[in-house]
Amino acid sequence: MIPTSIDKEDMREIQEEIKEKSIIEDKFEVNEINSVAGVDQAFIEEKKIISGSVVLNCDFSVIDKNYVTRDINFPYISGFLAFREGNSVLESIKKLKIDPDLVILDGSGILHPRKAGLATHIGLNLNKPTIGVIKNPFCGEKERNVKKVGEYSKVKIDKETVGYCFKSKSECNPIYISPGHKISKKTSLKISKYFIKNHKLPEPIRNADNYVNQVKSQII
DNA sequence: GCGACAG
DNA sequence: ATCTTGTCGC
Repeated sequence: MIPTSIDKEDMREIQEEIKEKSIIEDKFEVNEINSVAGVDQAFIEEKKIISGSVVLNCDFSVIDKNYVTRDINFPYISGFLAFREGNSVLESIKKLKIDPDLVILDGSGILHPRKAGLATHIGLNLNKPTIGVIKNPFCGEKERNVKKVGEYSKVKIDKETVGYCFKSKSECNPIYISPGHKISKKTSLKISKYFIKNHKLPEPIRNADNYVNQVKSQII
C-alpha cells in the first residue's frame, strides 16, 4: 500500500526512503524470468481510474490478465505519479492468478528527480523486479541523440546514469527506459528490447494499454 | 521570478 | 491521461 499523503514534503520524504531501499542490481537469473506483466491505466472523466495488467510469457503469449477500477483520490502531479496510480496498479497485479516474475510499467523507474518513480514504488511494494518506460521525460539529459532504430544513449541526472534513451521505431520519438527495483540499468534495457516487436513500446505495455481501453469502452 | 513538467 | 480529423503507410 502506498501512502496517500497530500503534503509534498511528506511525499518527498517517502520517495527518499523508497530510493534508499531500492536495489538497482539484477536480483535474478535471466532464465528465471518466465512471465512479464505489463500495466497501464485509463481514466474515466477524471473520476475513476482503471488499472489493467496483462501477463505475457517469453513467447509473447498472453497467459493472464486482470483489472480494477477505483475512484481517483489524488491529482496528477508531475514527479508524484505513484501517489495517484500506485495503489490501483498494485491491486491489479495482486488480482492476477499468475504472479509475474517481472513488471514493466508506463512510468519512470529511477529516471526521476529523487530516483523514485512509479516503477520503483511498485517494485518495493511487490518485492520484485520492475522496469519503467516513458515517452516524455521531464528530467535527465541524454548523452547523445539517437537517430537510427536500435540506437540508444545513456540518460544522466547530475553525472549519474539513470537509464537509457532508445530509438525503438522509425518515425517515432525514442522511449526512455529505467530500472525500478531489483534490476540493473543494462538488464532493463535488454529485457525491454526483447519485448519490443514492431512498435514503439514493449508488447506487455501495449497489451495492457489495449486492455484498459477495451475495458473502458465496455464500461461506458 | 519564469516556464516546463512521467501519466 | 484525454480530446480530436484526416492522412500516410505496412
